[in-house]
Amino acid sequence: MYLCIVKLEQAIQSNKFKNEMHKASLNILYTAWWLKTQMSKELKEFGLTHEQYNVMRILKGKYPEQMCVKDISCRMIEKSSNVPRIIDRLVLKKLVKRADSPTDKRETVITLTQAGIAVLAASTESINQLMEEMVRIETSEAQELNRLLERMRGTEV
Amino acid sequence: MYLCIVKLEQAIQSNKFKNEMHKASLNILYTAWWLKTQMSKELKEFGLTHEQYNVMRILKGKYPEQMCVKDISCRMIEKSSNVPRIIDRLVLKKLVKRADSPTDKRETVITLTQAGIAVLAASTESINQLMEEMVRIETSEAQELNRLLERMRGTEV
DNA sequence: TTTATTTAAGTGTATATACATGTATTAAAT
DNA sequence: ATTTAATACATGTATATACACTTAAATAAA
Repeated sequence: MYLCIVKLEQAIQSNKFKNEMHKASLNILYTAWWLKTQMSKELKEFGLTHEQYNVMRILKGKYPEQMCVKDISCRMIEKSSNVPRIIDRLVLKKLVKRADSPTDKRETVITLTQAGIAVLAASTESINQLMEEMVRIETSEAQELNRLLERMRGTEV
Repeated sequence: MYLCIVKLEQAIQSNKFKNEMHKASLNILYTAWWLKTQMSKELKEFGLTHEQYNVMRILKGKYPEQMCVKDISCRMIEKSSNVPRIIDRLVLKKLVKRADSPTDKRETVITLTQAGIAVLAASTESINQLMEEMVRIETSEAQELNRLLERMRGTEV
């Protein structure tokens, strides 16, 4: 079986950590990069970037309702994403449609096209399968991971 | 006390997760973004980006030895970082020096300048303090977090 | 020794991130 | 009602990411 680099010490060629917390921070950053890289590789088959996929997933959550840009923005994982420009590229690929809002002339409203729905369905299938193969922890461990991450971000303030 | 958005469901305005593992993936991506954002805010006071800081930390690890670009690259958390260009910017700010390698003419070797060392020391102080304030978990929990992240990446293959 | 392969770094391009600014429109204040 | 402030989105700029390609130099192969 193919052997991945999994220990953080190997991955970043260092074992000088100030403490366990410092190591955990680097471990989170590295794991996030690892996840994104794997997913992006898969998404490339569909001509999508990770962020374009993310926007499409968000649109799917409300479909067939339209969403305005700010409602998409506040659901993005990376809050500083420039959603208007990500949408520009999806419009060029005819995966989403952009129209003026009837209720507020400042807003534009976005919807998935039929092509968008098809591409999203296929790529999601592919991503889910990747996750199955890639991820090697039990549900109970995932729960504990979620608990610790949220605790780290200050849940119990 | 200031209340952060800490629950993933709040942060991305969604509670439709396929399973705990799917939620954990999003939680890792969000936490990484959160960490990077907080750190970048701090580093901005020193005119540094997160990646420039990362390169300087790596150089510090070997100081006063010089390092070539590929030795820096393989220690980066985000492996696809374009190290030559990050160095370009550090050279412009006179925080590092670049010179031809005496042993291998393909290589360039990089060292921190005295200004670089000073800026790194000050910014590291600032980052460490931020970590103290920001991070709210025990050492034992950090250990468990490290274990779970490495298990997730397939340690026991 | 000459050729071929590999390696190191730099360069180019498209997209994304982070953040500041501009512009139109709506909402609030006077 | 008019002015002011806030909001939604677009646009601009510097940096970073991801990846392909180029060039020069070192190593391996013939």
